[in-house]
Amino acid sequence: MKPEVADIVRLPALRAAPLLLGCYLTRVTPAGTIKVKVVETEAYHQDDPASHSFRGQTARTAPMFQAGGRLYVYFTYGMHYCFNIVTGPKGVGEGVLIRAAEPVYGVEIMKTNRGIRDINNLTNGPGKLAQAMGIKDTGLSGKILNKSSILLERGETVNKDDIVASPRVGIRQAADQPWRFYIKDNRFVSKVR
DNA sequence: CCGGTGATGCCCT
DNA sequence: GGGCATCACCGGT
Repeated sequence: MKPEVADIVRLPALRAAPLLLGCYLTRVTPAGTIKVKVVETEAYHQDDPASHSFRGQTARTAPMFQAGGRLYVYFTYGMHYCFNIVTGPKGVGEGVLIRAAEPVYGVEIMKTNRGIRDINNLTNGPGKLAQAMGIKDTGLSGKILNKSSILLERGETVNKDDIVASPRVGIRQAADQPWRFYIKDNRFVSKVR
């Protein structure tokens, strides 16, 4: 059995990232409740040149420097939102990008949010997942999990043999570090190019 | 199936 | 002004 969520988010991102696999994320929206199981994560830390927190705290990245248990939401490529679960102690800029998840409840709402019908393409990437969960601005950035419209639960314990570590996706700096984690053979893991 | 590419706006230099 | 923790579409195979 893995640790409770409250203990996972206190850990450094690199340790928290594999433990967040199998956790449930729930979002309550006006249209209904959405629930997903995390299947792919990436760790980011202030000592890592690929991390938004690498060049110190700014207005945008301030949530990453808070104590674990908050959200960090950012906007990228002019059209996509992605979100992290902030981990570690206050004063250290780190967090875990949630890259993909498996739909559990609210599939119809997610399909509407994404504007598509194909369940295999709903939540298998960080921008797609944010869109499916109805995140269309950075308003949730800095909010405390379980005290906002997003809840994090411990969920399932994933067998160690079913966790794969690999290089992170879509970065230039430190691209060789195996700080991406995913559940082996899960069909909702993102496609790597 | 596969690789190439355009979209589009904010952040930080 | 450069670059980006991405995605969808297009054409060739």
